[in-house]
Amino acid sequence: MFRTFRSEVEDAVEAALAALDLPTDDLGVEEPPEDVPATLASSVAFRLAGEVGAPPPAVAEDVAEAIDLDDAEYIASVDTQGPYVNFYVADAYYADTLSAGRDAEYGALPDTGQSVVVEHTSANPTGPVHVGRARNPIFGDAVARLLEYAGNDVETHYYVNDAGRQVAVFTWAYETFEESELPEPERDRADYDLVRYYRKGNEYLESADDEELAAAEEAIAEIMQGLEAGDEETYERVAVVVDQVLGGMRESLERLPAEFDRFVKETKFIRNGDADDVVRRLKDSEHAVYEEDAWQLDLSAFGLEKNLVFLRSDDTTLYTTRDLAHHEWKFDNYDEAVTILGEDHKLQAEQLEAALDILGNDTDQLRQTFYSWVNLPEGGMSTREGTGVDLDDLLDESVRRAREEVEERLDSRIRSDELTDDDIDRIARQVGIGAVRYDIVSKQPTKGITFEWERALDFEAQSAPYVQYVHARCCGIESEAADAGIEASADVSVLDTDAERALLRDVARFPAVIEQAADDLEPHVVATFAREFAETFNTFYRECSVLNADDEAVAAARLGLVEASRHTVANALDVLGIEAPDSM
RNA sequence: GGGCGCGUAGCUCAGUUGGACAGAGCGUCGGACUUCUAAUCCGAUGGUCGCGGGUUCGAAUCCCGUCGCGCUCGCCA
Repeated sequence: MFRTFRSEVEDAVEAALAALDLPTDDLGVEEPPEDVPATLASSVAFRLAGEVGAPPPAVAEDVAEAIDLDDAEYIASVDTQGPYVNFYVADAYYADTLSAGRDAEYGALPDTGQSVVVEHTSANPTGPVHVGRARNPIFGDAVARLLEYAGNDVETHYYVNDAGRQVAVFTWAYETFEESELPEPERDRADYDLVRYYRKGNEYLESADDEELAAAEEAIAEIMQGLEAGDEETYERVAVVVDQVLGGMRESLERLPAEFDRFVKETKFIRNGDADDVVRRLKDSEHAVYEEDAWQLDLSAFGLEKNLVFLRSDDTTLYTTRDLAHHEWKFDNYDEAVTILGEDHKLQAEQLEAALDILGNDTDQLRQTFYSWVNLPEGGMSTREGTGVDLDDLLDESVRRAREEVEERLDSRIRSDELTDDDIDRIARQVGIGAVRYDIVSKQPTKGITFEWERALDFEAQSAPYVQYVHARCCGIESEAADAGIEASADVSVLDTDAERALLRDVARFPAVIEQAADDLEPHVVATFAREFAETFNTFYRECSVLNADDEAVAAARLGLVEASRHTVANALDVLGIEAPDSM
């Protein structure tokens, strides 16, 4: 409703300005502060004061006078407050909000007909997912869900880096070292098992003498050349390692849950010749230079100082070369390609975009968005060095602490329903994992995060459980109301308290929040909305009882509002990938 | 050193297409459970929006400079 109201306001202001022969390039439509009763306002009078030759409040008066509300369905009235023109919503706005909110899909926008591939995580298959990387699947999964809610046909991809040097090192190490030389694995799972070889191999390369090092490097180079040459046996050797480790990593990611429609292997673009094709076409481009025995792109025309090497002197391709072929494949198969990357990939991403342009692609199809690393107070996390907190450990600890909370609260629980052991398991999991996700997804991705246990697992603060609790409360009310034989209505005329109106206004905003968050690829906007919505609901909850309402009509309408609230909060959580518990 | 990002209350963060007194949570202090679940609510406390200039009727938001932190500048990914 808010979106319709906003466009009505924009149309009305534009028409009024046109009628007054004033410029309409900036309508100044904005949301007023909370203590102003209007839903939208225009500050256009400030800018026109000079042109009109009158003080802003007088201009605001003129604009307000000129506004024609005959065609507006949702604008009830217009007035001015100093230099501002304020717009108030009509009853139809509330009525239509309440009806729309009763749809379980509320918040989802109409189909755009656009197909979008969201690539996220794509962590190198070298070992268990650690918390430093975990921002990617949590942020990326939320972006994918958000774009789906915004009406797109979304597919999620994990691009598997199975052709780089690190995989060659890993394969060599796996085939070279004996299990007896390794420490016990931290968990009984393939990624924890195999990462020991990877770490051992890297240690060896750092400490070996010249002769040993040369032999090892030769073995590693042979694997890389084998991949480049399309040698089947080499692919199989590498796949033994990659598929096992990736299988383990997927189990961690599925706990979040972050699931993928496709795992696309980098080697695919070597094997099918696309990477070679990219090399050929780049060599022909006017930006290609051959320096120091390697083929490079001079990207100074794109404002990038560093050359991009796309073919090594030994004729093997580099990650970015293969990624170019990968992106052309995405462009061919999807309308838009969104990629979630760590900030350390920013330069490479700019080079990729420039090179895609050189290859003749429409780079408007590409949107790359970045997040800052999650660090520990003592520094960064590294799979190779084995430093950091594993995602599995974080989730286990969070669920454990959530369970303690649930059990502590059992005694003081007023509600008459008995929680079974299964309920306790479910709540601990929903709350524990939800808290971790919310902690990460609620912050602007560009801001750095220092991981601290206490803060990540604080269930009281602005957190998932606070929002989840609202959903549980809605479910509780609806279940009691059903027992009492109350049937929900959409009769908004009996909902006239401040708390009820405020809640309706927040319900009305939800689709606009989805739209804005999707446009900007910023799921944290939805997280902020969810928290504010929960606040508004809790005030309503305290002041407006459904079961003890003064009369049946009020009870029925409030029940309708509770239902709309439940859909709003459930879908806001769904965008964030957080479960909505029926009871807590 | 060059490029990019970040710097808002004691702490963790919203707010940045320039607009109505800069907002939350945590913390601290004080209130509210015979009332649909108190993982809740209400009140109080708390800010030179890193710092200095500039543009503007108006700047946390834009521009310049400066300081601090992060990332980056490989024939790695």
